Amino acid sequence: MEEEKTKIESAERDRQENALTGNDEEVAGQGSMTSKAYARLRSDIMSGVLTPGRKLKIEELRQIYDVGTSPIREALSLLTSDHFVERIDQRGFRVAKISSQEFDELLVTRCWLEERALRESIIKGDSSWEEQVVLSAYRLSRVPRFEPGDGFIANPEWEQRHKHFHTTLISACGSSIMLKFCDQLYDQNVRYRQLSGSKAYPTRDISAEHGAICDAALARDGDLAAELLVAHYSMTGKFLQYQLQG
Amino acid sequence: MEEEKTKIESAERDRQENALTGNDEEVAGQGSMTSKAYARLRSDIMSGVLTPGRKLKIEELRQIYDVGTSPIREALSLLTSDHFVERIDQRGFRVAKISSQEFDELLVTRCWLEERALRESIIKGDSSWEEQVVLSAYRLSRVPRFEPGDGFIANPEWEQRHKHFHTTLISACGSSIMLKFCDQLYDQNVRYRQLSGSKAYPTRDISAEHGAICDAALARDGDLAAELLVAHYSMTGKFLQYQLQG
DNA sequence: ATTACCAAAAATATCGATAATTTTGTAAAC
DNA sequence: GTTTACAAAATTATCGATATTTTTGGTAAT
Repeated sequence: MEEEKTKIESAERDRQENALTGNDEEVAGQGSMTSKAYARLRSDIMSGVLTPGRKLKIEELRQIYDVGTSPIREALSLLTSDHFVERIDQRGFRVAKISSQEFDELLVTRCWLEERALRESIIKGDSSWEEQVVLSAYRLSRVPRFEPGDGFIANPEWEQRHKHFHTTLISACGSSIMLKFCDQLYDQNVRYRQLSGSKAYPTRDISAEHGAICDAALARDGDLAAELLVAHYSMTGKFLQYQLQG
Repeated sequence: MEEEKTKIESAERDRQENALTGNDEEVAGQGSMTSKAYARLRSDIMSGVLTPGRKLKIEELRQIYDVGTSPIREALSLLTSDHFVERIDQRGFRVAKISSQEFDELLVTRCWLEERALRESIIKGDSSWEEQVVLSAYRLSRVPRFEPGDGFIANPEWEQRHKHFHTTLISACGSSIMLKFCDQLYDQNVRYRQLSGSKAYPTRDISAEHGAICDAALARDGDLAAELLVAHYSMTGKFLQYQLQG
């Protein structure tokens, strides 16, 4: 009796620990069908597997992702609000289109929001925030941007740490609403980056830029940090814009 | 032939004008069951009919709004992204809770975003923008804030024109993403205003404040306009915060 | 009294079928 | 050759039923 209980509790503990360390897709897989469909669709749209403008037929998705219509439709509804999917009443869903103009807007809005959030974070951040900034910057610096080899295959670990670094910088701004907006914009930007499909990357030293932003933030120099951050985003943006049009 | 074409264009123009002036509920009511359920649920949450934290049982809603489970669930999914509804996997939906802390965040985030958007709008706005600002300010000034009588019953016409005025001010900022964020925050704020259920309103002259903001914007004085706008929001916010806590 | 357990009830999530709508393809009319 | 009309096919939106999960309430053990 006791042994049985202990076994169950142990299994439950394992499950929860896995949930904490496992990546989003896996966690979602254990949850509802809707979460599963949402995570997979989102990932496939961000990575470009589902191309912009593509019709998302319910029946087709039902078969690919092996779930019923309800979870698919609910997941698509959620993705609509994330701006990854467009819905037209009575005419179904399609993958959100991309455009050079929208990318412009995305870039400029990101700069507006992140500049403000960073300035506030620098004012309000405590020593714990400082430590998290240092740590996330260090962790980012420890992995290469691309997978070993001559191709420019994105390193998933880098992607994750890069997002974590930028999130940490602004995490002390004092508004979770602001952080949610920035998160949305970040993911939208990742999608554009994936879709630009650039093989040749500019030769500038992204690592050094991250280091400089980190230093300015720790030195509590809001003006400098904001300037460096905006320049960082703008440069990458300009480059992607070029890839997108050319 | 030519006359036919003109008639069609004219009808299309009428239709679009109706869409602009008609309220959301009516427009949505003509669409799908999902849109209908979405609009009605949204309205009932914003107005406070569905109180914060309340469990949203599918079967119950199905009967109240007279639609099937799918449209209800889809509408709730959409409202989740609007932050009007909270979802817990396998445990259904509930009306988003409110808190004094969240209201603080809402207020400060609104100020950050609208200040930036207004400054950009003042820089980029053309003469058409100026005219729209003048017009929306005038229209707002022509209706009383409360229904005639001694109670403080909100005037729906005022609500609509007030939102239109504030939207117009920032409409030339150059980012529809930014405008979408501000719209979301505005509606969240309206919900808090409704829920505070204040009967006594402060005696300050809101009309004069709107006039001053309008003048500063037209004079292209970004610093002054931003200062007035933030003060305008902060004062109303402080007051509501007091109502909410006391 | 408090906790642990289990069965009944309630509620959620999901599915498969049907109704309503849009799209497509074809043939007749101009 | 283009447009119009209309039926067939495809697709979306919606419903009602079922499977799964959580909650509830009562009972026994500590």
